[in-house]
Amino acid sequence: MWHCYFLYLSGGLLSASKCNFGLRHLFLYEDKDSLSFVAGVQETFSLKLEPSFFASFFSPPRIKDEPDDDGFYASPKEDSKPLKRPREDDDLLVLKHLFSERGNIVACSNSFFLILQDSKAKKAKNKDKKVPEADKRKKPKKEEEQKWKWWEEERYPEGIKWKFLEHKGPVFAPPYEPLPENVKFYYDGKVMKLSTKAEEVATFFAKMLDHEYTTKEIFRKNFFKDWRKEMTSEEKSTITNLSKCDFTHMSQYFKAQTEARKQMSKEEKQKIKEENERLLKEYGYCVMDNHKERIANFKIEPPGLFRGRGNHPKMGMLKRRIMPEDIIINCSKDSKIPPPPPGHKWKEVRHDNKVTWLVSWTENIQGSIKYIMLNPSSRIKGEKDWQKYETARRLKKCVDKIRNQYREDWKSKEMKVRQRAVALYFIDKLALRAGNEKEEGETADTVGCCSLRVEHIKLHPELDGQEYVVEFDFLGKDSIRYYNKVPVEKRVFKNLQLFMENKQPEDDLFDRLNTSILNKHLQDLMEGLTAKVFRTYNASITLQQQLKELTNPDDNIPAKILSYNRANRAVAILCNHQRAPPKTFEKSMMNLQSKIDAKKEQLADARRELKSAKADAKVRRDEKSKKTVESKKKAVQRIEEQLMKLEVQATDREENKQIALGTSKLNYLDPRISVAWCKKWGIPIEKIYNKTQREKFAWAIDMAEEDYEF
DNA sequence: TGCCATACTTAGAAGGCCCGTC
DNA sequence: GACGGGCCTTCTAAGTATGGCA
Repeated sequence: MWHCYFLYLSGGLLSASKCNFGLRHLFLYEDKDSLSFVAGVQETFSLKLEPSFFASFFSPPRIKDEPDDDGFYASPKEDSKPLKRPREDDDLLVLKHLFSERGNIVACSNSFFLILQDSKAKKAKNKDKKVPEADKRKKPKKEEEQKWKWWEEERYPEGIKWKFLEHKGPVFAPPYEPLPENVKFYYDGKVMKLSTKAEEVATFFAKMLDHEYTTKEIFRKNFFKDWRKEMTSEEKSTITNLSKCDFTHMSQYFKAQTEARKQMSKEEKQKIKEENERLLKEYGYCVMDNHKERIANFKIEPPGLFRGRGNHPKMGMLKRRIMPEDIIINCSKDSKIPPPPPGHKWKEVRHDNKVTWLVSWTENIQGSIKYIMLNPSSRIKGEKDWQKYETARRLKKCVDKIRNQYREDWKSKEMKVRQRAVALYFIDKLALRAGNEKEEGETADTVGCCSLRVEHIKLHPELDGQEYVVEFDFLGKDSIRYYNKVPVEKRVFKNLQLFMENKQPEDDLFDRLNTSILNKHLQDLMEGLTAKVFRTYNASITLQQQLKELTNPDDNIPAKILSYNRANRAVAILCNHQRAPPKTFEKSMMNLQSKIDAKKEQLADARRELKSAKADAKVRRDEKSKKTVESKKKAVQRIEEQLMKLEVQATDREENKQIALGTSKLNYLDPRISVAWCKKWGIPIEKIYNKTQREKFAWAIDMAEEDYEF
């Protein structure tokens, strides 16, 4: 007997009738006797397929696209109805893609789809326009083939983040393992056995003993206060002074453990690696709308001491252990809800598809909410990223108008408008952050544009031969110092003088302005415009301009990459992305320099050898000596190239000493600019983006051609 | 309008891992 | 095979922005 099936994929998103294959086009039969299947297309074609091929299709929802298809399926739900998808047009592509994934039908799949295309010829033809030339020319590698091109699908309506979400919940920090008996803690020179709770917190301090933090007064004070809360009353009465606590033995024990880990055998290391991989496989992915997606941070933050940046008033406080009872789970109603660890329960399970997070909890230091969300390579993050750059591109179209407007506003009768206009000028010209208000005493004292204080700027009517110079000196995000002397227009200068009149150093420079007022104004100028869009826009446009200016068509690849890094660096400087110079910087520069010196000597030798070979060839005039000259020539060329590479490397590294390129590359530069540049100059994309970055920017790599303009 | 809660992006530090060199 | 160094990943802090409510 023959049974007819709908082709039923991933929670029913793609059923045969709905995707316009229709029963008219596609029938799938199960032959109960032989346990095999037959696919028929309008009775013009039939294909016998193994049951294994269909097995996953008949288990809704089925997850597509991950390279390691490990059978990680969401559990089928009897009552789950197919979700209507606003992306039907792409079903053919999706199906084609899916079918081509299956090695067992690849040989048949072409004819299979040819027939389908016949019945939808027009549609399929249009679809082809979307496929980049390169994709048509060469057969994509397996890895590429399996990637889901979410950017070719329609987006969900505003506000809806997903329709189906299933995950396994978070991974908790391992429980505390008490120290071995022989590891001692000393108080006032005497051995003291601590209770488990007090000992655990003590180990947090011991592990940081070599860090500068533990020398800081606030850190020590906060730590000691919170530590005492974990002590027994007896311990509390004994341990009254942190300076009398000796953690060195504990610290040595942890260092020895680190050392032992390094010395582990290959097999032991492999075992740990495998365990991590297992954890990742089990908890590191979720199913979001038919696709298996990587989770960014599936591990709950372990307890420890809070490491605030800069002069954070709460540094050293105890970050408590997060328990299942603190956790809110967010997933689909019809998904398999992750079970809490035995003997525990979740704080709450909710089903909110207007947010992107899977798990949340409230931390105890600032009382803020922490989230578990998806990896940057996921659809949900990628779409948002793409959208961000599109907003910045829209700003490009109206930025001149906005600039004219704020220049006009410098003359406004209203103080509020003038302040807004000057602040916006700084945000635009200097790529300053918006500068939200912060609760005093709760965080480090840092500012952005709107929260600048009088003490953060100095006005110089003339400085180093330039007129109307503003000297900025303040701590920005992460307590990174912003120091800059900027010549500004006379009107800006005069306005600043006005804003500073009769104010104390600690008073707000823009006392009639905050980020909310500013952003409301920006929203009126362009839909979706906020202060941070200027940073994205200016970063991306700077990269594009710099690349045009710095790329020399005659340069070889390393020199072109140096140009790229220089363009990237210009952006990082604009955005003030600094880093502490690496501890090994001087040493590594010296090493590189000695390599260069050695290479120079090698080159001199090679040139000498070439000269004598030429002389020899002149005398001998035979084939053998001619050949020797040729090989010596090649050797010189090779060494010259190697030397050049080393010199470029040294320049690049020196210029990068205190500048962090990663942040702008990852967050501010429209990746399509970089992709287009690579395509234009024949630079392999791997030279610009590493694997993770390529995954994050897969959408850009796929869609940008060499003529892309930001 | 201000305040607070919430959700999400942006950020540098730290440490692990991998690769080149000896 | 050991070692060193740099790149990559992970971690989580610190921002921005928005919406709801009084």
